[in-house]
Amino acid sequence: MERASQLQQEIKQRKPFRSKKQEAALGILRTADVIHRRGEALMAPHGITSQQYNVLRILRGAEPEGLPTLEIGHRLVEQTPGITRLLDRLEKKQWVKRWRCPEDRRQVLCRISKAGLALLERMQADVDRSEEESLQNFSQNEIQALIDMLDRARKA
Amino acid sequence: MERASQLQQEIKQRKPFRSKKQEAALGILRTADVIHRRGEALMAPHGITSQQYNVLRILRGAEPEGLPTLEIGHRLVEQTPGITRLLDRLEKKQWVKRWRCPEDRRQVLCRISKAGLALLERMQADVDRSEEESLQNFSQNEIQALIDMLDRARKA
DNA sequence: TCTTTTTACTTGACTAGTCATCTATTGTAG
DNA sequence: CTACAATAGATGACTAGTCAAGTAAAAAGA
Repeated sequence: MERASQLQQEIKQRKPFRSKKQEAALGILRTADVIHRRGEALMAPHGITSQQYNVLRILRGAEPEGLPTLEIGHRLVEQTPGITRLLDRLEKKQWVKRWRCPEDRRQVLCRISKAGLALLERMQADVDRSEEESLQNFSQNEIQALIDMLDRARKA
Repeated sequence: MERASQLQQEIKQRKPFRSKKQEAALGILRTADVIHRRGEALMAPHGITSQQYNVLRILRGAEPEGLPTLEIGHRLVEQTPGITRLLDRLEKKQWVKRWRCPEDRRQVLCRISKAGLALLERMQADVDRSEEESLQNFSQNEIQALIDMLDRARKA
């Protein structure tokens, strides 16, 4: 007579999972949700969402040339329309600048602004700390095993 | 000279991660995204989203009494306004019924309809198969280790 | 060179999730 | 019993992500 798993309790499910793989998959989804919420909670006081923060970080990494809209989208795994409007909001808040690329007028190049860089600077310490705290009590071996398993799951 | 990790390549990042924990945390987020997309792709042909499907499954588990609105929300970890509107859409599609609870007129009780049950029935086989395929090539030991680590990460 | 295709977005219409606010009840303390 | 607090939801306003179309510019083909 097994005890109900922790996840099973969390979602108040009566029946046990049909399989361990199913439980693990749901565990990944719920854990991602928790990590995501922690991230949002950290960002909110700065008036930015985690996705906007990710875009700014990508753009900082692409300084000083900047990047075309869709290239940012590819790095975020997001579909086009979303990234366009996300950039609209970042531009409205003056954290990014956009202009038509003169060499290829279909593209719109994006660069992070001074204000955007300053924002990232202000958030840096908080973010660094928080990104690790979810896996605080894990050994190096465990972390590596986790990384490897997740890589395999994504490839499947 | 280490090779760039797989995840680092996936997101086309130049700099290596500041820490393995950070890489693992991002790995969880990206893997969840992949699993989620596979789920949506499976649901879409049936005219339902994965979140709507989850609600229907919760309601099936609560037959024949049904559940009040917020209780469904708690099991989904979702905030109130979202679940209310999600149920609006499910009701419009005739997959759930809702009515005021006579004992406590603040509550709105929800039950899955016959059509909703039939839908779940039709989807069952596909869903069962898909929920396991992301972790197809994992041993029982690996799966258990993964589940345990994810549990710990959520508790942290 | 002129037409066709492809590429890079943009716009419109949804689903979804969040916060803040508001309403209807119920529960509770005087 | 009545005023006040707590609970269950609904509504409005955003951010975000998805698909389906539409536009403009560049690239390819005849």
